[in-house]
Amino acid sequence: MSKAPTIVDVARVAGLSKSTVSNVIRGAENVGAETRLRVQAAIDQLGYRPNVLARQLVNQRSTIIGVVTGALSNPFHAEMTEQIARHAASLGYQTMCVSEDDGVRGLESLLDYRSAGIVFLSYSGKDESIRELVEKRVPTVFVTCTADWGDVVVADDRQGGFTATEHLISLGHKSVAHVTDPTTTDASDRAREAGYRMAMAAAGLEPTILHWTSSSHSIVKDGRRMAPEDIFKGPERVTATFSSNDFGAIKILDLADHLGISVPRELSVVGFDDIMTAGLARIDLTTIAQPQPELAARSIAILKDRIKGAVNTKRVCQLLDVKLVVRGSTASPERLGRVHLVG
Amino acid sequence: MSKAPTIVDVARVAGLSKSTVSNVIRGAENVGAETRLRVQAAIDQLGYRPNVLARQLVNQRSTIIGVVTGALSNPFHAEMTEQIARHAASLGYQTMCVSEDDGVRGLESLLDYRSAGIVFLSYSGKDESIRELVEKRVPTVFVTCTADWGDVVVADDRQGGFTATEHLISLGHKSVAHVTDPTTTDASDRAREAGYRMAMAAAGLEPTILHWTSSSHSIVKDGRRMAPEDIFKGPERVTATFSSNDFGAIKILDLADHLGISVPRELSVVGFDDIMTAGLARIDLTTIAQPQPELAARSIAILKDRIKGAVNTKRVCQLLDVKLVVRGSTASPERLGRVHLVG
DNA sequence: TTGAAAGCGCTAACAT
DNA sequence: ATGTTAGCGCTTTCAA
Repeated sequence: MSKAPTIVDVARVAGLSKSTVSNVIRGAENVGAETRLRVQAAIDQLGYRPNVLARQLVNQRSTIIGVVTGALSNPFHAEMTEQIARHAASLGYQTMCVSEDDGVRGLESLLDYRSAGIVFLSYSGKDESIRELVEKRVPTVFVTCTADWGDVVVADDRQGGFTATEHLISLGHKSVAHVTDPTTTDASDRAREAGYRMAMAAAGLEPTILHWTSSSHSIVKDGRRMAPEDIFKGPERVTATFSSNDFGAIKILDLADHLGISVPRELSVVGFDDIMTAGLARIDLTTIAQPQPELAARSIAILKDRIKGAVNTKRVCQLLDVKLVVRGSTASPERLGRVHLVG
Repeated sequence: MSKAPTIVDVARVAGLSKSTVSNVIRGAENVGAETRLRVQAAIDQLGYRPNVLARQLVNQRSTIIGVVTGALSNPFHAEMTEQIARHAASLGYQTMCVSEDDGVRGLESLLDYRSAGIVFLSYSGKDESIRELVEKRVPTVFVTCTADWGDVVVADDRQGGFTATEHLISLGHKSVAHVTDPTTTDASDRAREAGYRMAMAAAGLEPTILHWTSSSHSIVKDGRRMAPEDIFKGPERVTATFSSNDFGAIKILDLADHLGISVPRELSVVGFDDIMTAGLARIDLTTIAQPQPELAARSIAILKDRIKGAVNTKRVCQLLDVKLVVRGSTASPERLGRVHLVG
């Protein structure tokens, strides 16, 4: 077998010029019906496939959609990435995933490959240099995060945070903490926290923020590093937590299990995302469900429009509804007096 | 700001020819020290970055490593993909993930982009046309699956299947079933099943195969579609399952929870992979741990060697050790007489 | 409607 | 050690 046939080979076989073949391939208007047939026949006969690399060079564009995402070990990222890839593929785009942890290097790859568009998934936006690198050079959409440049598709995070917290408060909890990971916090996380704060304020309660640390043996509570048991046991204890994502909520669940804290009897836990694991009977996590398929579909649709040339259109910012899914990880707080009765 | 600087711009600024600049960029030997400096200065001054697209065209190769994988909603795939991407990135490769479900179309994208190499992750190998498409055209490595063309990096699946089953048998189980999903079965799954069969045969026990169906309300047992409760309850009941992966094992756990079957009292469950979720206290799944980082590292290393030209070297087939991780989902079978005592 | 020709930015023989 | 030159396979004016 010899080399792959090129457009010139097709032209020769069809007895036409390569420009005409090119016109047919790209579906240009100005080609005769009979000519089109002849070209198609030649293409079929040779098994010709356009050379993507050559096409890219002349267009200075690939059909790759870059996806910048946090760790795929967080199931929400994995599930979203999968959906995004599927939608992209259905529109003829390929996806290239880089980890947010790669920082500028990953972005540069995406840029070097002249990506058609970039999706930032749950992007923390920590790195400001990203902006000047990307802005105005390639269509960008932020999913489950926000930025004041580029289009945005998010769930109603603030509302979700509010609803989650309100759910706990309505159950009778007074000591409700918000749990988040400062190393991966994105704009959506901040909006969820804002919703949490609103609900707490509305109920006249003091907000409490819990931060994960690199060690599993300590958590930062309102700025002070503490042992988990001191946070969830004892008189001043937190009786309910709202985590900014299911991944974290499940970590809280696991922590409680290890500390012998009963959920929801002694501790109520609410997450955000509604990942698959949250629905398992033995996880049974109350959470705020995000419309994953919708988030993915819209972000790719927006990107496609931008790529197709709607450059000067105004920034799009879509807000999707969330839904409280009540499961077994939340309940009214145990009365202090009952502790001894039960124990 | 005008267009991005090209190699010609660099050459002009440095007062040299573009070939020399090219030589410097690619780190060729034949360049004078002082020349190298002049070129580097010009590059820095202009902020020049080589045009990847042009480079690809002339080389007819990209530095993309394609990854063909099953659904990322299976955490094992997500975790492995992440590791593979990280290792690839550290060697200067980008990764492009396509879903195995895309079939030939995904592969064709990878081929169109002239991927430097392809990783098949847990590939079912269902599609025979894949082979003629890929073979001899691009270095290929199979991870957690096997094929008689291309290099292979796998855990010792047969041994793992054997060990898992033996663990259950040594606990006293007689009715041990193997659970697998026929729609996603890869060579590793088959090897695990083989290990299971060996252990059963060695103990003089009859093998039982359970297949997931598209409906959660029925499971195929040895070819016969049955209701899950009929399989796990009643006199002929299965008392232990070995699932070919944790994803499936967790589904069994969930099924048991919904049916009110107590694990491990009434049913023992063993998985394979040791995904993160398996280690959670409330999942606490006994499983066979695969060396994920090792699998990823080796597969990329092999690919790199192939890409660097070790073409005519013999096929590599690396077998990595697995480890039984005993957790709380397995125990000795409940004696039939005790059912009523406890119930 | 079709064809001729000029690149896109780079690599790699080959020549100097 | 450095420069000259011919492509890589395609798109896209511009002519015919």
